[in-house]
Amino acid sequence: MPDLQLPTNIQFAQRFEDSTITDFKCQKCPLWETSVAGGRSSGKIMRSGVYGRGTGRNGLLIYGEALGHTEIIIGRPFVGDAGKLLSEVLSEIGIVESQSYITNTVRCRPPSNRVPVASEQDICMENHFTKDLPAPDWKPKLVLTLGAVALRSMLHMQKISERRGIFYDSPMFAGVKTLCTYHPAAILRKPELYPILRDDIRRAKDYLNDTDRGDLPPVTNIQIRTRTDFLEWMDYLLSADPRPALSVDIESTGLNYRKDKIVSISMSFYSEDNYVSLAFLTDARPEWWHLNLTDKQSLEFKLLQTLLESSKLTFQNGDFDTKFFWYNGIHAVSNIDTLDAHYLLDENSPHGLKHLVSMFLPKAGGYQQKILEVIGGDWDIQLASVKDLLEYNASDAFFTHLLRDKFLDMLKHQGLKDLFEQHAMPLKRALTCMSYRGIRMDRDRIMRLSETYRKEIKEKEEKLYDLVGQRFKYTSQSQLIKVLYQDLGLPVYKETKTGPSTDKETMEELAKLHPVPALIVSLRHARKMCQTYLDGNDGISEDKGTGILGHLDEYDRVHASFLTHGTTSGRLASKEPSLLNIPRDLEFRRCFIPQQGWQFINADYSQAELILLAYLSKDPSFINAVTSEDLHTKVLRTLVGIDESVPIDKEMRNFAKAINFRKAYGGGSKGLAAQLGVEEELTASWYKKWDAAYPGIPEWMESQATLWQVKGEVVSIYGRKRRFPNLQVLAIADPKRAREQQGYYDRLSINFPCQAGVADTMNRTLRLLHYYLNRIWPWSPSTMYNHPGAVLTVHDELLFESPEELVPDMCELIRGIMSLPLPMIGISLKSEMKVLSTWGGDV
DNA sequence: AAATGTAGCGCC
DNA sequence: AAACGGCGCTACATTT
Repeated sequence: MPDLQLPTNIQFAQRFEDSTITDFKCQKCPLWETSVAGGRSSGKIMRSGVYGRGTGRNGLLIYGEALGHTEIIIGRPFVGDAGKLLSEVLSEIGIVESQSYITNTVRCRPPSNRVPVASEQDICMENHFTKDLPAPDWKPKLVLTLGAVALRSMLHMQKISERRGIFYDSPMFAGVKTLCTYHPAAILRKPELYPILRDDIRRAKDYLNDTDRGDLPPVTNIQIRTRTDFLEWMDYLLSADPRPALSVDIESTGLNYRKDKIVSISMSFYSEDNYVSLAFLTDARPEWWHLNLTDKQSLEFKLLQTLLESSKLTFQNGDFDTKFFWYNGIHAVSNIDTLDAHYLLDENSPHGLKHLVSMFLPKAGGYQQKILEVIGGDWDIQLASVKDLLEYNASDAFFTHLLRDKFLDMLKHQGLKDLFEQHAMPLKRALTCMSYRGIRMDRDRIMRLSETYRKEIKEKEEKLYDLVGQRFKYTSQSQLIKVLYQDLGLPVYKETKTGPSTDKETMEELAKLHPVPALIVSLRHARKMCQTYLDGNDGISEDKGTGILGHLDEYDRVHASFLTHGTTSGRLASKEPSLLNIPRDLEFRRCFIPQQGWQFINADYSQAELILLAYLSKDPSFINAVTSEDLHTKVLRTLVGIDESVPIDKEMRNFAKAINFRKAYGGGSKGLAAQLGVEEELTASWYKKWDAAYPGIPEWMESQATLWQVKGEVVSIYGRKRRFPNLQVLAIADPKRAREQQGYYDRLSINFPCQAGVADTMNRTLRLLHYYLNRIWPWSPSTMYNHPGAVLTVHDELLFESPEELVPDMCELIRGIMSLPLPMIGISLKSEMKVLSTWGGDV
């Protein structure tokens, strides 16, 4: 229920009650006239000039945008759907709404609910700001602005998504902070933003309660100008006992550690009751000393190397920084990574430093913003002044240090410390090594394959143009649509947001009517292979250099980054290039080869997610099925009642396979019917049979759905959490949307334990193998190619390269680790292993 | 010219 | 209207 308590201050309560068209005298902007539906002359009793509500006792002053339809009828701000959402989020966080003062930037209603223009905003604030408060001498503790309009009006800023969550100085009240966040109406349109709104409101509450004002401890910033200074600081740090943990950050000319150079390095630490941030150059600039990273024999290089290689280091996304260090001859190892820490704490939000600082160190966010304003958003590191560069570098290292302390504490409180230290960080280090090692590719084969595809493209294009009777750009969505649906007059089966669909499924349907769609499908495939996976040259596109070929280093190795934070499920992501979506076509996978004279060992888990589903649900029949010779066949036999002696053909088996996977992903009978091209009645009956055969599974699924709704999270067998939003809030404003969302989260709560369990099992395998190999042959950037190691992982598949003579031992080690029992469940997953001379098999 | 959004498609 | 979970990359189209 909206709060109906009136302001306690009599004088203001009086005005609030009487705030009708008759006593609102302001005519300073055009809105006084248009604010009433049908215009003021219509005689309708509608309110404009509506001031705020609430006592302001808790010190919170909230600015929205302008009056909406409901507001002008009732004559109170924030009483429509957005108001309900605001009430919900305030009560969820524990801010008493009636004690806050809630008003709008513009106190009238713009016609047809348009956004009030800047002049209207400014006129309204100028004329009503001092009057529209709970009492004339009242001063807030915190101003909260909701949405882009209030942000512009109060702080003269744009881009709410970049400014939200940061505490700025209030221009209106001396010594008061302003926090901005999304407008509740925006959340109604994009419910996935709700957690951010909630976090920001919580931040406001913490601020009001003095529990966390995000104050920064004092820090001594040292910009090292001379060699002597540098040597003194190195001496200080190297002889400190105990050696302080260092948070390290680098600035570089670009993102590629093999091509770009480190420009400056900063180290932040806590020593003798003080925070210190050191920063120095590694690139020549006038009047400043710099450490020359190419002179490996110099004293200063050796000191830095010794320090970094023997200290506990913290990075923010150290995958980036450590690879730079390694390439420059310093084997720095990340002990703590604030990015990975945050990923465990909140898998749903971004994990970049800027975002983390704005979320957890709001005061620093303002400071960081100031630096950005000084140096410009897109500064050229070569042109930046040394002072700005080092200040920026040092502040990032300092913030990383503060985040580190904060996150370690939070991980401990959430029972995630072990998962972080024993699992996530060792995995991160193993992945950085794997990426640095890279995987070798067969350049000639790439070129040959690409040539084959280009020939195919040429031929088929000619055919296409002949059929259509004109040359046209079939890669252009708009031209293709014109040709297919206008010129050829084919029927439209499916629509996208922007017009008729031309996707593969639709084209295959259209192929029954005309030869062109099939040609398009095969042309698209050939081009995709060339553009994305081969040399980027499809013979047509102007832009070359796309494709994996463009990622090869001088030894024909590709160094994809494996991200530990790319998913919400604990699965890895891979980029530049992604190695997780390489075509299964063996011709293509043969492009991936081990180093000269070595072998690949390929190990994969079979049907891991379904096995996990079986044991999580504890359904005896399904456990029986997943432990049988062939799961899909077994399921089919059970469903249809075919005896063990009768053989089952592949097509029938695929039916069972489709339904099994849909179960794990939360798919329904309708989708299955569409996929298989059969009636839904049929697939629905299969679903029924399936549920009846394995009753433990629907039961478990129900319980998962209940679990996330009650607890707000589900937890995997490794203790990884998946947090869910509170849909109760959304349901109040938009019940339909909430129901849709609920179905989605129900499916997630089912899929997450399976997907995350398998992902962390694979992650564990990777980390343990790295650990054991490292004990036999300590890993180092300079000697890595002398020893076997992982080169690739694809969710449930793992690829190693190994010298021939070590292959048997490696296989035994891999098999041993892969068959370790799973936590909580105690069973092991089935795995298979192959020795190969290329990823696509022997050639 | 750069940034953003969309469609489409590759993988598990 | 129907609804299958998790990703990244490409080209094209549109916006700034």
